[in-house]
Amino acid sequence: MNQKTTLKLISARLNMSISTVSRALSNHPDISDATKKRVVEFAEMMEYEPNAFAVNLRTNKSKIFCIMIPEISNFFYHSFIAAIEEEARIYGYSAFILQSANNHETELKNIKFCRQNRIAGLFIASPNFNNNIDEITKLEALDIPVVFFDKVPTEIACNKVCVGDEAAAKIAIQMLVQKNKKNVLAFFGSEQMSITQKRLISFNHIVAETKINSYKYFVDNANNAHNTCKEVLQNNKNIDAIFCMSDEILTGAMRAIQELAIRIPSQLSVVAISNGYIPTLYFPLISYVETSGYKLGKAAYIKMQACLLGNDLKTETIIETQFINGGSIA
Amino acid sequence: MNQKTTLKLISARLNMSISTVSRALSNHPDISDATKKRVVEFAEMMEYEPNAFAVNLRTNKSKIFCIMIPEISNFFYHSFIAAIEEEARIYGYSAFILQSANNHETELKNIKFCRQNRIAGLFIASPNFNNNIDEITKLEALDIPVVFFDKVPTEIACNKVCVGDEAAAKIAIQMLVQKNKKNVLAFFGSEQMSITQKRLISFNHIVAETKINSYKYFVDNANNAHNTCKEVLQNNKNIDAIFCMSDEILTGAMRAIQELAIRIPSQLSVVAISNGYIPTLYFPLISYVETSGYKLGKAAYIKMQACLLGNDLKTETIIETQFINGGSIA
DNA sequence: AACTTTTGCGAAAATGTTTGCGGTGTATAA
DNA sequence: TTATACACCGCAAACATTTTCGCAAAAGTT
Repeated sequence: MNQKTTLKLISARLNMSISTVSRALSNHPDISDATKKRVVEFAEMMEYEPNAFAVNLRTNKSKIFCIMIPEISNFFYHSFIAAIEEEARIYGYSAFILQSANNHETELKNIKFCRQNRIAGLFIASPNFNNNIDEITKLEALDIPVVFFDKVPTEIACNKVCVGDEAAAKIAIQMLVQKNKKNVLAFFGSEQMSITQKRLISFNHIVAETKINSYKYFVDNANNAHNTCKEVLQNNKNIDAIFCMSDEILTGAMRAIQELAIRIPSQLSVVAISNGYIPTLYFPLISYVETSGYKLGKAAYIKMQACLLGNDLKTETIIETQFINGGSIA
Repeated sequence: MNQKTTLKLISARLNMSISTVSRALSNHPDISDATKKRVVEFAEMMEYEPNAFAVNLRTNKSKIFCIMIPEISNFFYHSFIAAIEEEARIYGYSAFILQSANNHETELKNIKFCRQNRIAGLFIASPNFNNNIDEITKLEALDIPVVFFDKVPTEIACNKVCVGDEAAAKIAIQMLVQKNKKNVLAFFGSEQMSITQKRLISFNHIVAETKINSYKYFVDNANNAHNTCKEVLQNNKNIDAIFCMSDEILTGAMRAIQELAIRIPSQLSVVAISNGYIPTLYFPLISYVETSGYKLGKAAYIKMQACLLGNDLKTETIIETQFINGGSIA
């Protein structure tokens, strides 16, 4: 009984042609209501489910989006994924998550996968497509839209959806300025990342306008942040605030702060740019500028949908950020 | 030029039949080395890539595994996923991540998706299949193996791969016993979860053998853990150790500890059962019993592979755990 | 009554690949 | 010379579906 029911089987049982059954099920106007009813009822009884492979082969397209991110263990992307999945589900699509580990070779392999599986569209976070976007254009030649998000190529015209990095850094540092902080220890990520550059420029801009002293460091992981933070805080007792460009950096800095038993915010203020989970792990909650993966996802989906409908204008969308007060600034 | 190259196209260009091309590319013994070489070289030049849909339609199976988990924002599953993807990649498979939010309806929808897409196999973490396993058997009727992991049905005979919950809890509490802790505040997850029950039984067992006083609480999220922990620690000054059953609970408890400015480990020892990321966020690093999602993934894949090769014995595999000393116990 | 249009449906092509079977052609053995 | 074997390759069916085309009958129009 568990032989999969196909159109052929239904058509045989009902003494009609396959095409009639197909059309009846897809509510084609050529079919009379009477036969439609017969077919639909019988199909339901038989638990008919269209074979995805056959449909895809015929239409040369699947109902699956791909989301390619450096790695899954980053809270920022979780909410992005959630947003995409939410929207996708509404339209009968699903989302396939691909991890690239920020490795360009892996990215290319993943794109090959996308091509082979004729996915409906690709959401990708990667800064590695500044020189050569052949693979991307190859996808688009197959009518597969590509939307970059978060980490996007700077030099290339493509669909981009990103958080307002400049605004986020600006708001964060302004919060410290407001509270009359004088000596800010600032941690940024790898210097060559566009995201770092944007946040840095904005940071420098505000600092230049004020009397603040800033001690800037570029750290590429939590451990570096921890070590640097510990050393600087020990040697420089007049530091009264810390700025962390990302969640990962924040975790490193916070470990150093705990280690040195420094009280927040009485002895030291802390501000971060974050997606919102990590700041809740500490007491007091860390104040941060929110870069919402969720909103980013919604915006990215809207762009994707426009592409699917034939709108092939390359655009860049910036998501607004907002300050969340946790109690780590005084 | 961007017309996708197909077998048909190659066969036409090379003046041979489609079947010859197909077999040449799949290294079939019927084909001479000479023609194989011609075909392979030409195919490479034309960047031929087999159409996944057609292959799947023909073989009625795709090279994609599904991993269904409650939600992606859980570090334990990241390493599980990584392990599966690592193995899968070797054999030319990929992994599709499905989130169920622990909602059984969503789980069933996801399983339907698996069926429609004739996935190669399903890895699933869910305790919700104790009563009705129809959908699972439906999958297996389609030759789609199912391997439960982490959260598994207790009453049903199926393929299960889990961490040694009993052993983990036992080791964790023993570490506290060794250091002569007397009053342990213990946090467990929702009482009806099988994982909670197993860890609890083991915990109780050890406690019964010793002179330890235990204060047990069941909390279902980090906030509950935080509130309860804060209250208990304030009202009960003789508590000298905390046991946390999971990462989420640990984050809540740690926030309370920071809030109360309690020093670890001088004033309070902390032990957790964890996958290893969260404990590194604090100073000192939290000592924990490691439940390795990675090892779990490797074991699950092995089981899956056995199923694919026709071994349909239902088995249960338990993964060993180990204690990682962070410095939070003294 | 003679015509056009509409309605309802079937035949068949097409999507790209795999595979059982059958058919050459050549070499070896009886 | 006639079997037997083997190496190499093509034909065509099959997978499940969608879609184009067309055809007959019914309905509508002069």
